[in-house]
Amino acid sequence: MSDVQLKDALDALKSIGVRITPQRHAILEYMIHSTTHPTADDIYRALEKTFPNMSVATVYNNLRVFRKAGLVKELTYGDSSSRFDFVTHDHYHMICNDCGKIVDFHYPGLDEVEHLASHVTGFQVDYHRLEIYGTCQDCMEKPAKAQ
Amino acid sequence: MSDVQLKDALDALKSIGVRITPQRHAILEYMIHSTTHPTADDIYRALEKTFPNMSVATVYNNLRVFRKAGLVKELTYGDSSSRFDFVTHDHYHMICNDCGKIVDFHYPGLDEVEHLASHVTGFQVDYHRLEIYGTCQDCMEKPAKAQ
DNA sequence: ACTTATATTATAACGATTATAATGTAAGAA
DNA sequence: TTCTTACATTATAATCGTTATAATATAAGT
Repeated sequence: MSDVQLKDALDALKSIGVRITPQRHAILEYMIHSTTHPTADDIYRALEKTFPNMSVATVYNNLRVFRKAGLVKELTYGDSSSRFDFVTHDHYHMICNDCGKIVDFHYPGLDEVEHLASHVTGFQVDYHRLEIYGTCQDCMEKPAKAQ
Repeated sequence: MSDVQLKDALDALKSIGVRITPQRHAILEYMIHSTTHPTADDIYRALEKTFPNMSVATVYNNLRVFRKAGLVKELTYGDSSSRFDFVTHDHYHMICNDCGKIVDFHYPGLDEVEHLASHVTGFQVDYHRLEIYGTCQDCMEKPAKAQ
């Protein structure tokens, strides 16, 4: 099934005239198999064994290409680097304020909110993003938290 | 009414042992009266007439202080700087993908989603964040969009 | 295999944010 | 009120994520 995802992604890129390079193939493959919403640097480090000469710019460039193609979403949070999420079916994110862990969860789309927002603001709606913040079980069991 | 907000904010800071400096007073006042979700630099530039010697680090430091005190929220988006929002009653944000404009809108809290997420993930929920992305009316009327 | 537009690499540059060290000051105590 | 000192501010340097640049390499159509 992730083979299908990969094939579909590659086809989607080809159809818009984006060349398939070994690096692009590997980055997509890594993202599809990843469950951790990796940063650009995560991807870079995971692939440097296979591509010792790959530049970090290649990772950023291609994440941007994939984002423009609608294949990945970029998630930004307060502190550090962006995280990237291969787009599958819609889901939301539960984020631990302590350790930064991100867990997916599913919920019916919030169409009603979108409609109201559109009506009130006059915007044409594209999509929405919902994140729930809290503390994960691992962090709740930890003794104290240093600031 | 914003006088009350300012007074409450100052009291909240005092109660946790944070000193009230003219800079802090001015930053809070600016944020309360602002409707534009300013960046740190927006604030810095707005106040440099009144405080010609103020450092941009002071703005960042104090936004962090206010954030820790729960007085402001930091909003991060893909591209550029964080924006800061004085916390009043709960509201959500409608964001224009074209010009970056942010408009507030109100909607009943999504308690049901929070409960489900907590149940599914085992997280203890603190709060959530919902953003709707689209195109504002001004940008819809613009001729074309350069990439 | 040839061609060429596009991709990659290596590196420099950039911009937002944070750290540092010196100086200044808010606010409680005398 | 003045004194004291811990905390704030300033000025500047450093850091870190990301992007731009220019040279080299290569995907993919001919």
